[in-house]
Amino acid sequence: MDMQVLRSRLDKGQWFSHLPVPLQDSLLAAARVRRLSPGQRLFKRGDPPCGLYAVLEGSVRIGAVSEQGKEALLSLVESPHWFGEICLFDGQPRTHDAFGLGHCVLLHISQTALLTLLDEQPAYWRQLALLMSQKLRLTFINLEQLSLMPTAARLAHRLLMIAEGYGEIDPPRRVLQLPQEQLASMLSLSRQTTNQILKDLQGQGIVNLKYGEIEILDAQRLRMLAII
Amino acid sequence: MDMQVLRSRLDKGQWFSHLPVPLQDSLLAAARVRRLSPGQRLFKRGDPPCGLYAVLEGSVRIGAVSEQGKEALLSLVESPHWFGEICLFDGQPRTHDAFGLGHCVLLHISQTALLTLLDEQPAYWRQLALLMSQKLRLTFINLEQLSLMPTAARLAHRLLMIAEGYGEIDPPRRVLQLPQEQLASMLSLSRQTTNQILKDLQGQGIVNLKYGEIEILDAQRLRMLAII
DNA sequence: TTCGCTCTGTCAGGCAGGCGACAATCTCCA
DNA sequence: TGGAGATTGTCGCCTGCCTGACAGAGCGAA
Repeated sequence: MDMQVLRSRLDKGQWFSHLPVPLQDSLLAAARVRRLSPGQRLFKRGDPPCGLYAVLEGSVRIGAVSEQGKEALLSLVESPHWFGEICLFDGQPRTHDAFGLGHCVLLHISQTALLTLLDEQPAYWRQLALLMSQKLRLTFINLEQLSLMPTAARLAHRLLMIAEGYGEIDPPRRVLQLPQEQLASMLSLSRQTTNQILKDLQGQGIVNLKYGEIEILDAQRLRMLAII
Repeated sequence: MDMQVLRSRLDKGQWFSHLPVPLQDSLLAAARVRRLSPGQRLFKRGDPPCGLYAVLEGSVRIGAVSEQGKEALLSLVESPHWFGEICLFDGQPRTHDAFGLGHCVLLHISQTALLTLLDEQPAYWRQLALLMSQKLRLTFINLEQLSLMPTAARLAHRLLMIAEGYGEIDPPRRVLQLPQEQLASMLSLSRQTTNQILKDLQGQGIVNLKYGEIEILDAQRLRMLAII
C-alpha cells in the first residue's frame, strides 16, 4: 500500500491526525502492513503483548468467549481505529480475542519497536495514553448503559456509536454492514430480542433493514430514543 | 498527618510502591491532605478536571445516577487506592460522581501541579498511564461478567475483589464493611436478589452476615463459585 | 440453476430477577 | 432509655428477556 494512501487513510481518525507530526512519522516508519484472511485470529486472550494495530481496511472483531461458549462481542473496530495499546503500558497479557472479519488490512507496530521509540521520546507516552483514555471512557459508558438503560435505548445508542465509528468517523455512515446477530452480542441481547426492537424501529421509519445491513433513516429520532 | 505515616500508608498499594522513588517524592511534595465530611461530594460527572486523588482513610463512592434516578455504583475505593487519572490525560470532564462515605481523608494533587511535574519529567506519563491500564482491565472484566456470568458467580467474584482491594491489598480482608444495598448496586442487582444469594452462601457456611458487614469464612469455596 | 449457508422473522413457553410491601433487627444519639 | 433511621429478611406478583424451534428469504459457489 502506498505511503500517501496510508497516511491519508489514517488522517481520517481523530487520534492519529492530532498527533505531533514527528510521532506520526515515527509510527509510520516503524509500521508494517499486515493482511488477515477471513476469520483469521490476530491474537487471543492471554497472549503476550505484540504491539499496536490500526485497521486500514475491513474490520476486526474484539471479543471474548466464556466457559459456557457464550460470546461477548466488545466491538467491531473499523477503518481508522487503533487498538491493542493496553498491553503496551503494563506488559500484561491480552484481555480479548481479535479476529479479522472478511479480508482486512492492518497496520502493525511491534511492541519492541514502540518501546524503543518511546524510550527515545518519553513524552509520547502521553499521546499513547490518550488512546487508552478514550477506550476507558467508552467502556464506562457501555457498562453504565448495560445496567441503567432500557434495552431499546441501548440499541439505539449503539447504532449511533457504530455509525460514527465511536467518535472517529465524522460524517456518520448511514448504512451499517452488520448482521443482527453481531449487534445482539455487542448489546448482550439475544438475536430475537434485537430483531424485535429493530423491526419496531423500522415500523416507525427510523431504520431500514436489509439482508446483513441496517440503514439509518432518521438519526435525529434515533438520538431521542437513545437518551430515554 | 505525619509525612512518615502518609508514605507508609501509600506504600501498601501496588502502584505507588512500584513507582520510581523520585516520582513518589514529587507526588508527595505536590500533594495536600484533604478531608471530606460524611456524604460530601468531591466532584460530579461533567466537572472539569481537578487532579488526582488517593484515599488515605475511609472510602469514596464512585458512581453515576441515571435520568430515572437509578444509581450505578462503579466501585467503592478504599485505602491505598488512587483515582481521577482519566481527566489528567484528555482534559475532558469527569465521567463519574465521587462522594465521601463517612469521614474520609484524601490526598489531592491538583491538575496544574501534576501537569507541571509531567512537563519536567515526561517519562512519568507512562507511570500514570499504568494506573489507567489497571482500571481499563478491571472495567473490561466487569463488563464481560455482567453479560456472561450467572449472578451468583458475579457476586462471589465481586466479594473476592473487594476483599483484596481489587488487587491492591495483599492479605485480603476477611470482613467487608458494606451494606448489601451497596453491593447490589455494584452488581446491577436488586437488594432483594443480592440478599437471597448472600443468604444462600451463608447457609453453605461460605460467608457470615452481620449488620452492615459481610464476613468471608471460606475464600476457597467462594473462588470456586466465582469461576462457574 | 440448484444447493447449502447465512441471515431474518416470528412464534410459544419458561423463568430469572425486578418491584412493592412489610416486619424484624440493629445502631446510634438525644 | 427510647425513638428514629438504617439495614436485613422474606413474601408474591409480574414483566422482560432467553430458549428453542421453524419457515422463509438472500447470497454465493458449483
